[in-house]
Amino acid sequence: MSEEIKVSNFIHNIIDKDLESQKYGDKVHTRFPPEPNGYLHIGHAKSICLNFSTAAKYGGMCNLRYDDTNPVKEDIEYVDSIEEDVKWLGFQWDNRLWASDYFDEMYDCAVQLIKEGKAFVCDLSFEEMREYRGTLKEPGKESPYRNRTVEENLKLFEEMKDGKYEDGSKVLRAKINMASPNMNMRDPVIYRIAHASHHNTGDKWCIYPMYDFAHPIEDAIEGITHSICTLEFEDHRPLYDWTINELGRWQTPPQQIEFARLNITNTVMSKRHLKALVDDGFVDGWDDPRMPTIAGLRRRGYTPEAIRDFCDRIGVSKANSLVDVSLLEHCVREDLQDKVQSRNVIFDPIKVVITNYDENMSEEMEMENSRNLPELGNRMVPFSRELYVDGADFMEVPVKKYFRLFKGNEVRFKGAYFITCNDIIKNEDGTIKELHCTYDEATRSGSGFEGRKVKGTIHWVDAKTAVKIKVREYDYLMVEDENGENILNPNSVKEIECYAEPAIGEASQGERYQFFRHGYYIADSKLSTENEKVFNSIVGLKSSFKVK
RNA sequence: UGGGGUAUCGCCAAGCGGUAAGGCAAUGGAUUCUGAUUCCAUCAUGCGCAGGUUCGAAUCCUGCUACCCUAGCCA
Repeated sequence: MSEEIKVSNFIHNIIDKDLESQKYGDKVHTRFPPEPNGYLHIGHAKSICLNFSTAAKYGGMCNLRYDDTNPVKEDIEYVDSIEEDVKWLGFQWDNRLWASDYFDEMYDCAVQLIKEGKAFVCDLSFEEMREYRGTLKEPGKESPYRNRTVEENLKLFEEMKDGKYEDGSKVLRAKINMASPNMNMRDPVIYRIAHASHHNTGDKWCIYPMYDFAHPIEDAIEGITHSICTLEFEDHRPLYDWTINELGRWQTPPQQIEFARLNITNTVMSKRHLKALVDDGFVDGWDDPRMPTIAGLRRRGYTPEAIRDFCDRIGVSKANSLVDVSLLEHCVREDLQDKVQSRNVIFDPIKVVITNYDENMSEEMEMENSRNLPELGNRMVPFSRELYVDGADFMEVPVKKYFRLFKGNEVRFKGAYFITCNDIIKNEDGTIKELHCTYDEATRSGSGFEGRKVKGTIHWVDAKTAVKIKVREYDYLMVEDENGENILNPNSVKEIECYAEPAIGEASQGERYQFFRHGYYIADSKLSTENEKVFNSIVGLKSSFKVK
C-alpha cells in the first residue's frame, strides 16, 4: 500500500473493511465506465482520480470500460478524446474494454432469466407502460403479457433479436414486483429493440441491453470488486444486486458504491448543457478554454497535477456539495508558481519617457526568470529612453495606500532603476499622452544600492523593441444575474492587444508564463501562428491592489 | 418518506461514546526588486432542531425539520 497516493476516507473505510473480512481476498478492482457520448469534464476527473487512485493505492487494477449499450446516443469520435484525457491526467488503465463485447453473454443471461421464468416479453406501448407503472405513491399494475409461457417468451425474444419487430413494439422485462415501492423494481425493461448500427458490433444486433441490466453483468464479468458510481444510482442498487444474484453465475459479486457528483460554482457541469454550448456555437468546441471539459482545461493551461490535487482536496462523500471555484484556482496557482517563468507584458500601455536618459543609449537589463526559482537563471531585457508601463500601475490622482506610479512618486522599475514621475503630458482631448520621468543611475538593479527604499515595484517594456501579442481574458461561463439566477455570461471572453518584451517571441505552443503582476498565461495551441502569439489567461494572481 | 439518501465554520471535509483534524476563503501581522510567493496569528463552548440514555454524546435512542434522488424502451 503506497503512502503517497491519497485516497478519501470514504473509500478507504469501505475497502479496509472488505480487506479485513477478506470479502474479495486481497483483491481491489475498480473501473471507470464512461459512455462515449461526449467529452470528459472535471466531474469525470473526480471519478477518474477516485477509481484509478484507489486501485493504485491498494495494488489493484482499474479498467477503462466504455459503457456503449445505446448506439443511438453514442459516437466513436468521442473515444479518442476520452483516452487522451485519461492519459493526460496521468492515469493508465489495466484493461481497455467495451461493454458491447459482452453482448453475447448478456443475451445469454437474458435467455437464462426467461427460462427461469424471471423475465418476459412485453408488448405494452410507452404510454401503456407508464400507466401500468403506477406512481411514486401508488403501486403499479402487472402487464397483461406478464404470464406468457417460457416457450413463448423464448420464441418472441429470439424474434426480437432476429429483427422481426419494430423499435418500441416489444421489450424484455425482468419479472420482479409491480408493487415495489422502488420504481426500479417494477418489472424494469432490460432489453429494447433499436435498429441502429453499433460502432463496435455493426448490424449484428438490433436489440440492446439497458444500463441496469448491462452494468452489473459488465462488472461481474470483469471481476470488479468496487463499482463506484454517483448518488442518483442509489435506487438502482437493488436491481444491480438482483441481476447478479438471480443470474448466480459469479462467486464474488461486485458491490455498487455511490458518492456525490462534483459541482463547482459558476460552472456548467452537465454533458447535455455542455453539448448545447458546442452545438449552438456559444463556444468554439469541446476544447474551448472556457469549457470545464478536460480538453478545455488543458487548452486553458491547467496542469494535470493541479486537477489531480483539486480532486484530492475536495474529498469524497455522499453529501450534495457545491465546491467553490476558488479552490480549483488555488490548486492551479500553487502548481504553476513553482514551474513557470515570468515575463513582462503590458496590457493597457502608457508611454513613459525617461527624460534624463540618453536618446541614443540602450541597455540590456538582467532580469531573473522567476523570483521563486533562481535556478531558472536570468535573461536580458532591453531598456531605453521610451518605455511602456501598465495603466493599472499609474494613477493621476492616487488613492490612499497606492504606492505605484503617480506624479511625484518614485518606484522601482523591476530589474532596472528607481524612476520618479515628474510630469503628466496630455493630449488635446485631455487623455494622457505620456509620462515624463527621471531615473537614478545609482539605483540600478544588482548594484547593491541601499540609499533609500521605494514601496512599489512595477514592470515595463521597452517601446522600441516591444512585441505585440494577443491575450484572451476569460470570465466564468455562468454568472448570476441581478436576481441571483445563473445565466450564461455574454462576456466570458475578452481579447486584448498587448506589448510584450522580445523574449516572449520564443514562446512555443503550450508554454506557460506568469505575466508579471498579472497572472498565469499559456500560448494557445490553436490560435497562435508564427506571426502572432495568442495567450490564454489561466488564472489570475491571488489578489492585487484594487481601486475602489 | 411511497421509497431511497444527506445534514459538522462562508465553501469542501475528518470524526464511528472520552470532551470538534485539515484545506479553501476571510481577517490581522512579518518579510519581499511581483500589493505574488513565503511565514506567523485569528477563525465552531459548537456538530439541522427538540428530547432521552450515559460519569461523559457530533457520535447511541426517540420524535421532528430541511434539502437531494426517484414514475426513460438514457446512462
